[in-house]
Amino acid sequence: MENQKNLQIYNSLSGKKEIFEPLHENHVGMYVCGPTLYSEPHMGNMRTFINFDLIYRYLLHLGFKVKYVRNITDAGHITNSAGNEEDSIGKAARLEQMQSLEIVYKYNVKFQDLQRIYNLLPPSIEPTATGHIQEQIEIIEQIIENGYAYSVNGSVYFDTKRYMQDFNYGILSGRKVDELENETRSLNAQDEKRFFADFALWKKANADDMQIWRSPWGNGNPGWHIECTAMSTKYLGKHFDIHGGGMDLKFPHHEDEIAQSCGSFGCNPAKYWMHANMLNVNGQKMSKSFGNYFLPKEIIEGTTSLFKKAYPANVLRFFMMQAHYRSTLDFTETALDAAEKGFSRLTDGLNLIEKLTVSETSSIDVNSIVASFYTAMNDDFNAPILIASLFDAVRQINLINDGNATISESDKDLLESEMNNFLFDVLGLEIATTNNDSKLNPVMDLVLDLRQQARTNKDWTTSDKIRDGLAAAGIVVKDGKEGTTWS
RNA sequence: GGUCUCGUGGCCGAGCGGUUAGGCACCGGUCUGCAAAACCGUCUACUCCGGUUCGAAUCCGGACGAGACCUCCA
Repeated sequence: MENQKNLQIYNSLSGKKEIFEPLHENHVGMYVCGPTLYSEPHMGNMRTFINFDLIYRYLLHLGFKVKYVRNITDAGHITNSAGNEEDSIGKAARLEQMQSLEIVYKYNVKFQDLQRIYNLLPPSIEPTATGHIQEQIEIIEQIIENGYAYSVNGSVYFDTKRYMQDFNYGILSGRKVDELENETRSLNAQDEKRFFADFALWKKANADDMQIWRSPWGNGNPGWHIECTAMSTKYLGKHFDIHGGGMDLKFPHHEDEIAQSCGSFGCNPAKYWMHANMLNVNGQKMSKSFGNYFLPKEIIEGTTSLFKKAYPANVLRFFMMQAHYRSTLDFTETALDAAEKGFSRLTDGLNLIEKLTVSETSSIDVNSIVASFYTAMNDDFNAPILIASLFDAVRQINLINDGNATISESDKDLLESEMNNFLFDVLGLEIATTNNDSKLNPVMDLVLDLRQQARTNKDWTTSDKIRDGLAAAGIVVKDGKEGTTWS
């Protein structure tokens, strides 16, 4: 397929857009860092998963066979290295008076639910950290054997200094270890680490840890970053195509993954590193600690105090697709309202295609419109440009509908199928479900029929009374050329 | 403090050396009993100061402002 060869991806590793050349022709291996399930994912978390869903969908659309692995972190990571050694899941478990795996199960059910609501395609596999303890231990052993890690007191640390003699620590994030030093040193005064930049691969268990595993170094927990190395290696191999995640994982998480892979297998695990940018609220990153977050379900149900009304998942997804995945995106009420109207214009246009009258020839260039869809997405998954092109197509459709342009039958079929492909399969949007309340429908038919009679009789008082009364009940009546509709 | 990113019209948001981004709002028009809706059209911006260039929102330097990472984080 021609378009497969024109795809360009921005590689965080090189800082440039590169032609995408998969390691194995026609196959793509993609790993994305998933959520830590100690609480319900917020909208910012969802944006990253939605963006990688877009990427997954477009790769599939291009005809690649994609193996998409997104992990679930169900082993708590130590919250910090400055003395407080409580893990995030254990902490949630204590607060909610549950077992750790109960917490994970509870939030995973919610997470799976959100994926359906936001129309995310399920990954090929969603492996869990706790299901791969053995694999993690084996990789740690290999790193030790290669001389890039050491064990102290039941814990194992990555030997950054030793590693830097053979590899470039900071290759992804551009960080220089020397520059990190001053700030961090004081925090780790009593640390077991030999060097401040060393990070834990295995952590000795605390007496009150809820999750403890056996290892060659004694009972303990896996370190911060090793799970992703273990699971990506297991399902995709030592070297695969794409590794993705949120921008905030670039350092240290992804940098350390690279170090672990190089330290055990001698190579960077992924050819292309992709980072999705953050979701902002009023110019600031959405995060639990800032308190400026809301849950993906709250905004659909209209129960967050940040917004006056509820928005359908489709609209939210469309809104996010209007910004490029590598840009930050500001969530504001006016922007969401704008997206809602824009999306409905787009779907109205699409619904119009099948009703168009066809002509012998086309006055519009359908091939170049369709080509622009591919050009947009091939340029590092530029969904905003794709959407602009779709709007352009809608304008043409409306012109044809108004008799100011023509389209041939074959062009109509092409445009219809490609617009469907891009809007639904690639962008993952679905046409908003229309009202089909079986009890309300006949009532509305009756009421609108009565109103139409009044209008025919020029009884404006009655017809407006019906319209206003319905409006008060939340039903909007629209008089169009083809008759009256309601919603 | 260190590293890095960004500053686009009323709002959101593309563009990354020369060509209309797009959506929403506003305004004008078509349609309509009126209204709404729908459709068409209009609106021409790049924080500031220097520099490079025939030409800069786009490259370079500086100022100011905002944000991210350096600690769990999508």
